[in-house]
Amino acid sequence: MPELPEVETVRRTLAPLLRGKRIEAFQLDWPRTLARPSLAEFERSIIGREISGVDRRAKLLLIELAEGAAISVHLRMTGELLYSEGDLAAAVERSAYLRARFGLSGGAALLFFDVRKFGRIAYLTPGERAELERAYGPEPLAEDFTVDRLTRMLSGRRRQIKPLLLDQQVIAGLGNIYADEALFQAGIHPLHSAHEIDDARIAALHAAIRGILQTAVELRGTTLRDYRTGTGESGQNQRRLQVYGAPKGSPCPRCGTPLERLVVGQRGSTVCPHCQPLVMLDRPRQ
DNA sequence: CACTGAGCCTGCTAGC
DNA sequence: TGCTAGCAGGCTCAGT
Repeated sequence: MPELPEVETVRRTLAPLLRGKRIEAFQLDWPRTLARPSLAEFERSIIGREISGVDRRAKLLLIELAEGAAISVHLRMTGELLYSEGDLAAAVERSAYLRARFGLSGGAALLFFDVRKFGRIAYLTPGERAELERAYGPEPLAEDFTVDRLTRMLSGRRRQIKPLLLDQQVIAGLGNIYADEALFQAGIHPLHSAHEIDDARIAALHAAIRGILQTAVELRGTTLRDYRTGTGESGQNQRRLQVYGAPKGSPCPRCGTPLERLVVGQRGSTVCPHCQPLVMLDRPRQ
């Protein structure tokens, strides 16, 4: 599913192709794909306008129009945003799942495919865009995401670490894949209470989050099934995954202990019980 | 504040 | 072989 590295890759592939194009038409094949405003108002807001760039905040793609307005696209689970100049093979292949289409100047098009129909498109006024961007937590690859900042974010919070990492208002862009990978690499159990994690493991978590995301961006994302870049190619980070998606009982890549599967915050999690010990300091032993 | 569960969706697969 | 129940999960909203 698209997380920060996948959305960033889509942004990088689309930005040079979309910049300077004018939106000439919009077609909506699944009404709920357009979150807001109404179809008529959406069309009124975007048609005839020129795309000035493509930005990203957390897992949100922002197709920028003049003066700070933007079209936001959230891919959620299976969304794909593909640029096409006519005969893109990947687009033809997935045409049954086309949910929306932007007709662009010069005969090009921007196609939104989404098998599961969870993805959402919206128009944001400059004010709405600014407000939305403020609501997200820090970008983990930005310079201001330091060990100190992560330490402050975790201190005094009694929540379990994994749901905390998945909370986009706490830290932006992590999803189930990279959260599991980062916790494994840092040797932290997903149920661990955030404020009980020691300084050494916080530093390890910080390094793991940044290192794993950086590598995944360089490899253009993780393609397990649906994810594609803005030009229809697969990512290459899937071969780097250590634990995500590993079947229960398969050996830990580091120590060989059988991996466990558990549900944390209603999401499947893969854990090595040896490398990721669960220490409950404030609870009596059963 | 923190947590839980429902709902949105369809393709895939394990199990019969 | 063919069917079906259950699973995958990002995000929002309602309720405790």
